[in-house]
Amino acid sequence: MEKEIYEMHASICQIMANAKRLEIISILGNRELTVGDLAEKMDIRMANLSQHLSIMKAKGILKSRREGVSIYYRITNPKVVQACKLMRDVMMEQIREKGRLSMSG
Amino acid sequence: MEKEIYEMHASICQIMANAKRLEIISILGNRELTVGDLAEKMDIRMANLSQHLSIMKAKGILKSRREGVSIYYRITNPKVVQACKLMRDVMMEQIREKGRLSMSG
DNA sequence: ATCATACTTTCATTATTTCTAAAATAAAGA
DNA sequence: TCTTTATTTTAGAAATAATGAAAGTATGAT
Repeated sequence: MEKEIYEMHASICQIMANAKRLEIISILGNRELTVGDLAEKMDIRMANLSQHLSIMKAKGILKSRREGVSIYYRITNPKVVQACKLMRDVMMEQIREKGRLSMSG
Repeated sequence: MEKEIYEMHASICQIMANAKRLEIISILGNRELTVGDLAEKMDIRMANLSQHLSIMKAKGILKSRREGVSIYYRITNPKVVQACKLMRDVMMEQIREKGRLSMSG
């Protein structure tokens, strides 16, 4: 029961455990972009990008819609962006803290 | 540059991509517990728990202090707990949404 | 010094993730 | 229908992560 919840929780958090996926989240923000737009901004092979997008969509983090020949992706729930920002803050605070330690000896 | 930041960001978010580590974060909350306390609450082998704790400590998510024969762990930055909660909300909203869809057809 | 307790480390194994290249699909236009 | 453009899927190799068992370390008590 409890354990299953943690497994599901981990499964969705896994989205955040990859640099490219974090970049996708950061680039998308609250706008819609096509796969091609993303590929161009990211310097990544389209097949690989498409795989990440499909994982994120499968986990409900992204939604997509087709418009003619291209497919637009957007973030489903803004809380995901918030969570990423929080973890980014944690990282930044660590960097600042480390800098302070190595300076003062 | 940019890419390196995303790599570091992913590296710290990776903490959240595992059910046992999420459970550790959730059990710890804002209190201190010994490894034994955690092991007991979690039903996990101590070696395995210790491995997770050491990863989390290495990434700056946890701090530890020894008191006699036992070692107390606590969460370094409460923002980590917030981030986990946000992602948990996302998951819960998904579950509710899915339930709604399968009910109404 | 020896022992028990609490925890960590190492090593081997298995499982999971990530990536590339190539083939496949889908829509739109000539 | 044939082609082009945009994107996805598949298959397999390489890299990473998770786990258990056993051995190791640190502290406190006898």
